Amino acid sequence: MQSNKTSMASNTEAVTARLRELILTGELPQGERVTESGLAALLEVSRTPVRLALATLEQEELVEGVPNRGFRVRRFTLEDIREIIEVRANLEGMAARLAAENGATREQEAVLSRCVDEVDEIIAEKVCEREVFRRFSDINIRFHTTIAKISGNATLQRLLERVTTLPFLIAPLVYVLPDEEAFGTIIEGQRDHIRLLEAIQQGQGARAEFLMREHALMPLSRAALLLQHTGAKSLPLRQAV
Amino acid sequence: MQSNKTSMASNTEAVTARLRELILTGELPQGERVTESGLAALLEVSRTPVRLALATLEQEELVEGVPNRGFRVRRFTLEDIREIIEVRANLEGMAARLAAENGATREQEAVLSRCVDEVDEIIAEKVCEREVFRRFSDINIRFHTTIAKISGNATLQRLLERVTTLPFLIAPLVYVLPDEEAFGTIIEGQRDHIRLLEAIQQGQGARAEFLMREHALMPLSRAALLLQHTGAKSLPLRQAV
DNA sequence: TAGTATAGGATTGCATGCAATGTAAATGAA
DNA sequence: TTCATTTACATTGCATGCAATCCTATACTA
Repeated sequence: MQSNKTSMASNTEAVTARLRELILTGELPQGERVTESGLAALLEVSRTPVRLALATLEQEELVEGVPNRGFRVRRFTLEDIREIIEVRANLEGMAARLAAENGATREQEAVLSRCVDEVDEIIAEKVCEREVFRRFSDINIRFHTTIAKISGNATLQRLLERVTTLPFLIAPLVYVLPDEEAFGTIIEGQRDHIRLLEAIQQGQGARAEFLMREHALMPLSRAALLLQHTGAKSLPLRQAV
Repeated sequence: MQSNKTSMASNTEAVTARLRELILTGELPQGERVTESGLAALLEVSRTPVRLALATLEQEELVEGVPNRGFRVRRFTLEDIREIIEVRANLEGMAARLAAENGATREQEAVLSRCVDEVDEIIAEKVCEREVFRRFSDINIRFHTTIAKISGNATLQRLLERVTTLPFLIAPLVYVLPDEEAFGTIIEGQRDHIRLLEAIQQGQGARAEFLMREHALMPLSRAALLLQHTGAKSLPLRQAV
């Protein structure tokens, strides 16, 4: 029975993306056992694309396969998150160093400058609204991915994507903090960004590396804060925005 | 038609391992286009496990999928190799730093010491045979994976495995160098290992990190040498041992 | 002759059937 | 009542058929 739904590019990719979303938003709870057939029914596709998708997500470590019993949504403890963030900090540091050593093109440098300027505007407006935090998050992501690009190392870029899609790139956690505190993290982050930009412009590789390492560790303290505030055991990977 | 061959644990895993092997040893040449059906016929299985295996290998970046035209064995240029080695050097450096900071257990430290001792023996024997290089390679791998373990960061360990299975962990390239030169790299590497062990024992994180970074870059110059010696365009990923 | 259109072939992408495997429950014996 | 054995069920793992898609080659027209 060929389903006559709105046909889309690739079913498997769609299923993979959808499942990833379900996991990251917590709609599939951490630790939950999932079966091919169950997901297939849920997503209204056959088992085949689900199977492929699960294989992919297993490599991404979002699900873990138990030998002959299917899969389970991975559970992320604060410890797991800490490890991932520390690795990411190291890789981001490397990217910053390479960026400083290689030097950015005029356009790339312009992108970074604009990021700083736009955040300056946000800070000047002094408005603590959800919408503002979302804007900041976008800018922030742009800043970091641009540096990764400037590094010129494709492998590094890929690995960074991997450890970045997982737990909250930088910002989303601010949503659960009191507005004032959250706004404070924006200001703090902006200071780091300004210094980073300077280091990259002046070709100061080591300085850029260590500034970035420190900067990328910020979410760690926020994760701990989150646990205090909510009293939860396992961490939501991403806040619905 | 249920094939009545010698049944084995999991077919998909076996196929994945076999394909990985075929690619790393160059039996499937870099750049070669591969089809599900072709590989299925070659390995005498159906297309299903091959499909799964290819999905896995795509994530490992050993093959790249062209949209609707199946897959192609990835081509590794010297540039690609350089990027991977540099990322690996960074991650290994991080592992060394964490190892020094956390401190090793008594057993772990013993494993590292034994590695150093065994290589000392090899050097003392002054025999330049293939068998000796293979022994060294094993010891070397043990040394590095042990440090990764000591780091205590599981994510880091996983990422290291990933960038390590790919291009020649450390030693295999010595096979294509003149024996004397190759033996020289063993001696050189041993000096690094001794210092690393010392740094880790004394909890000198920064020193361990930078020693390891430098140490892990050694294969890079060897790769360049290899290109000179053979005049080849793309690099063999692993030498059949 | 060159360019376009069409037909054929090759290959993927997906659905589904079937067997193997492992788990849990139920029944029987001590 | 408790433990062992067997049976039934749930679930994966694999094979294969079929349709959709893309590439290529050939033929036809300008």
